[in-house]
Amino acid sequence: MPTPHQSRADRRRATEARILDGARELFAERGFDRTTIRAVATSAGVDPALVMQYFGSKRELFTAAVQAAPAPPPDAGPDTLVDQLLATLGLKLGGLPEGTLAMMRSMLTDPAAADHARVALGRQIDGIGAALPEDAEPELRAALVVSALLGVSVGHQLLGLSPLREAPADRIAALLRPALAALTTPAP
Amino acid sequence: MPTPHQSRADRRRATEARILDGARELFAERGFDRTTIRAVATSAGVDPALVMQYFGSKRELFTAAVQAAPAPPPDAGPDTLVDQLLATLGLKLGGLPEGTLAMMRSMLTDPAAADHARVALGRQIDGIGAALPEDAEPELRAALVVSALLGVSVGHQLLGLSPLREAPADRIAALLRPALAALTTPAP
DNA sequence: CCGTTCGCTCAACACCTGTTGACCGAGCTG
DNA sequence: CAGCTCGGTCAACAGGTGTTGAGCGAACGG
Repeated sequence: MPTPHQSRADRRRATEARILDGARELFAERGFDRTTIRAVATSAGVDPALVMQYFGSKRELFTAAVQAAPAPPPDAGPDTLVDQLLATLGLKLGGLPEGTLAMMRSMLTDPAAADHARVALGRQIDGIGAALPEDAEPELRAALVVSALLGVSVGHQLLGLSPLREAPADRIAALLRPALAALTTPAP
Repeated sequence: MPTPHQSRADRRRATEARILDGARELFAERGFDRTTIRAVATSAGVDPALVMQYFGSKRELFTAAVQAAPAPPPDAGPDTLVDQLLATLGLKLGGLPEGTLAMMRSMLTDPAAADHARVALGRQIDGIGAALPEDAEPELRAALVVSALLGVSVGHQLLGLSPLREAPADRIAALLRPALAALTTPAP
C-alpha cells in the first residue's frame, strides 16, 4: 500500500503535483501541440478527465506547468553584469528549470507561448538595458545579449548541438565572457 | 480566363509551384504541426487530395518546401570571417529565405526538422571551426558563434522582439561585430 | 453510524486530421 | 476523330484529439 494513510486533501495535492510534474516534463520534451492530455494523465497514473477537472483546459494546464518557475534566489553577490548574464544560462546546476524549457520549446509554434516568451525576454532586456549607458543604444544591445544567450540555450538544451553538449560549463562561460563584454561595452 | 492557353505540363508545374509556395509560407508562419494540408491546398486553390498526389505525404511536402533554399551565391568577396557570419543573418535583403524560416520555426517541436537543423547548423559550425586556430577550441567557439547568431535570428524573425525589429540592419551588424570578433579570437 | 462530500473513473461526443480510391473531363496522341 | 492520359475533384474512412456528464466508492462530518 503506497503511503498508507493520508488525508483526502493530502492525496489531492499529491496527485495534482504528479500531474503538474508530468505535464512540465512532457511539455518540455515535446512542446504544447504534441503533448496530449491523455499522455499527461498516463504519466500521472490518472484518468484524462481528472486533468481537465483540475486545470480546466489544456491551455490552463500549460500555463500552470510553466508558471512553476522557482525563481532563483537573488543571491546578493556583487557579481558583474556579465556574470549575472552567464548565470541565466543555467550552465551549472544541470540546466534550466523544466518550466522554462517547456516555454522555450513551444515559443516558436504556439502563439500563447510566444507571447509569454516575449514578455519574459522583454523583462530581461529592460533589466539589462537599464544597466547600460544611455548613449549606447542600451535597448538594442540588451536585446542582442538576450537573443544571443537564448540561442546558446536553444542550441545546448533543446537542439543538443554536440560541441555545446560535450563542453564543460566553465569553458562555455569563459569563451562567452569576452563576447558579452564586447556587446555591453560601447566602443571607446 | 487566367493565362489563356498553356500546355498541360506547364499547368502542372505551375500548380505544383503554387502548392510549394503556399506550403513554405504556411510552414514558416505556423510550423509543421499547425499547418494543415487542407490549408495549403486552399492557399493554392486546389483540392487537398492533389497535394497528397503530388508530394506523397505531409512530411515529404515539408522537406520539399524547405529544401528549396536558393543557396546564396559564394559572392567571392574577400570578406572577413566576421562579415561572412553577419551575412548569414540575412539582415539586408528582407530577411532569411522562407524555407529556412520554416525549418527554424519547427526545429524545436518536430524531431525531423530538429535533425535537419542539427545537420545544417553542424555544417556551419564545421566550416567556421576550420577557419579558427586549432589550439583555441575551434569547434566550441564555432558552435557558440552559430548559436548566438541563431538566437538573434529567432529573436528578430520569429519572435519579433521589438528592439531588434525596429533597429536598422547596419546598427545590429555594427554592435554584433566586436562580439563575434571576441568569440572567434583566442585571448592574447 | 448514516448521509454527504469529493477524488476519481468510464464512456462517449464532436471535431479535425492525414490519407485513400473512385471518378470526371479536358487535353494529348495515333 | 477516337481513345487514352492525366490533372484535378469528391466523398469518405480511420484514427486521434480536447472536452463533457453521469456515476461509483471511499473518506469525511455530524
